[in-house]
Amino acid sequence: MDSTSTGTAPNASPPPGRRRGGAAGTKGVPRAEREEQILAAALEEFGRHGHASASMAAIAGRVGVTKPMLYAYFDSKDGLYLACLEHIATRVIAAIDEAMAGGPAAPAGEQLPHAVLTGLFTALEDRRHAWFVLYDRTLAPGSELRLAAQRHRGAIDGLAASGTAALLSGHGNEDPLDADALKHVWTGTVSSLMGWWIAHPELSTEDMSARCARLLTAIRTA
Amino acid sequence: MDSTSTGTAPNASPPPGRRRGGAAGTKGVPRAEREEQILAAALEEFGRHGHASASMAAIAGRVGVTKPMLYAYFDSKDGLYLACLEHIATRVIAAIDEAMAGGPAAPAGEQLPHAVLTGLFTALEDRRHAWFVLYDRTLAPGSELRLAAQRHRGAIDGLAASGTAALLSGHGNEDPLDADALKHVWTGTVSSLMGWWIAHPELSTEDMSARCARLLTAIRTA
DNA sequence: GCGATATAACCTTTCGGTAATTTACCGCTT
DNA sequence: AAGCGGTAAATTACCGAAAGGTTATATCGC
Repeated sequence: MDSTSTGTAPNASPPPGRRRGGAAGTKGVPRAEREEQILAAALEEFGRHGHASASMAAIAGRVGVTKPMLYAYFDSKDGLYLACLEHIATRVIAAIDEAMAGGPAAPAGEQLPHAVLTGLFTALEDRRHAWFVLYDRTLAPGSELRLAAQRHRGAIDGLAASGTAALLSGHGNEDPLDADALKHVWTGTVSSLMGWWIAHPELSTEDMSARCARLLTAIRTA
Repeated sequence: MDSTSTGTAPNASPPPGRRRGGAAGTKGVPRAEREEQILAAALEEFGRHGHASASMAAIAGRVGVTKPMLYAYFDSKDGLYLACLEHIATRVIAAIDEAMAGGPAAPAGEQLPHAVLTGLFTALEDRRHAWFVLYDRTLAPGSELRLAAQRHRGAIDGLAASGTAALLSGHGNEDPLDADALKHVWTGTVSSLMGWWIAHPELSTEDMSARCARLLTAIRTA
């Protein structure tokens, strides 16, 4: 056995039993299903270790498959990373959109941050590491990857822009750089909380939501 | 020429002129001076790209020497990284200590965060990337490096502990986990601001300090 | 010449990526 | 019902480049 191709499935489900709903002339796991599995494993590995430190063999091993499968479904390591970016960005933006539109009543300006946080915690509960795929500082400076990550972060920042600008202009501050910096601090705060949650896996989404409510009020009325 | 040993100095100072204050029987640059140069270059490279993506050859090339020099002064890549951790942690802790002890008058609780930020901006003005050596998320989970980084971050957190705990208990909140999370958010905020400053190299330390003052008041009286 | 500084050239491992081959399921024909 | 070929899914075994690390050698000031 090649040492770069990790051994038999440590994680895969179908060792003896066989398929149910595949297309004509097929064995193994159907394409769409495998694609999801690979994407989930890649999000975990890339989020945990960063692009450079994550290895294709490790991702394959997590799925219970060998490397060539990854290249059959996604063209390259960078291609897989791009797919991860798209996936997590879509998920994050959907969560924020939903939180801002607010189910029954749209949250007012003051409690909007808490609604967004709760939405993100809910959406990423089982994928906490994936958040950091968007915020990997180790991507090569000129690379397509970094540009793509920047683009997606920009889309997310756009949703935060109205909130931060409103907060500042409420204090007579119209400096666009101030608003930009505050956006950056806000997404950084989300990163901090996600990182802290990873270090405390036993805490539920509800616990995190309540905790953030306490922290936000404490900070605001300092 | 070996492609892994980068060519002649793209950055080093002494092409023609020779030394002045070296020890007995020496050519080139004296040991202590080279050590500083290497450390500075390593802080920059590690901070920019992370541990995994930074290469020893690139660090050597930045100094204007070849790889074996790095191994002569520091034993290994990890050894060099550990030295970087010590260096930047010492610098950061000194800056925070000084800001908290406050020159003429110790800053009150409310403006302490701003004093700390200003101290950090001043201390890291010419080494902005170095901050991220302490906060590299891509370090291997079980490694000595990650433990060392955690240890140093813990020392820094210790300085923030009194402030965050005081803020929360002022609101009747004595939950130790809340205090821990708030510490994490605080250091994350510093990271965010340092990252934003890197993206805006033209801004002075004073500008950043004033900007943060504005942001802090805006946040607090939301 | 002696010792400190420095380098060229090399070794080894890891990892992204690929070509050739195999396995197993399906439907169609006999 | 038995067999047969087609096709999707998957694996084994390999290549080449990049990077960490080492050895043996050269240079320069005292």
